[in-house]
Amino acid sequence: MSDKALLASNFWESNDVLTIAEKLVGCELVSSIGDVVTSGIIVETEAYRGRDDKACHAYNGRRTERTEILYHEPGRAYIYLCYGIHHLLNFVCGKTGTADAVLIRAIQPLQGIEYMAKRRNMAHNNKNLTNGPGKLSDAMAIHTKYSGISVTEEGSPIKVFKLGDQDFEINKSKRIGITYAEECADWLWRYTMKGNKYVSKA
DNA sequence: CCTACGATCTGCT
DNA sequence: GCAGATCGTAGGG
Repeated sequence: MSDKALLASNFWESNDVLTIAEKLVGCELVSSIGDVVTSGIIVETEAYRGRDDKACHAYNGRRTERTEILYHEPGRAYIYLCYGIHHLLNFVCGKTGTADAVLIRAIQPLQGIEYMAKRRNMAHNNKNLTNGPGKLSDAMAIHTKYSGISVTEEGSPIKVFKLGDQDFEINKSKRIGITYAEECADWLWRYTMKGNKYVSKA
């Protein structure tokens, strides 16, 4: 009865990063940390491209200890600390070495909502539970210590599943918080599920 | 070694 | 609407 299918390596490497970012909207993100399983429908993503995107941490071949993960094979989690507080979740995409990634910016809670509410110290029906990249990581206990793991295996603490056909439209807009990226800041590389209340504002 | 800053969120006004 | 939080990373001296 379930059309749920784990996204494997062939998904993460099969398309350009823009297509992958768009396809991820509507998929289910699952975190299994300790004995706690939480999940949600991805409703907002952003694409980052190593080759020519000034907003990407690996722009122009930039290579550091932190961004090394981006140069590894597709299907790995790239999780980094932002503003000293927030753990931001990305997935490495494309052929190994292209250093492309998709940022997961928001989810609609599905499984383990009570756990997410507890971690966030909020009511379970609060729409602010997971409507932002830092918020969803907090709710799902996603931490930089998981950066570099492969998410293509059943045993992974972080996984993404393709669900059966759903009925929704996708909006494309400018990415958030990257005004420093000059002309790249105008690219419409943010993908949101139209009308979903868990999409982050702005 | 030292300093500046960020793919954000919260709380207070 | 806006300032403060908070710390690892990156880049320069």
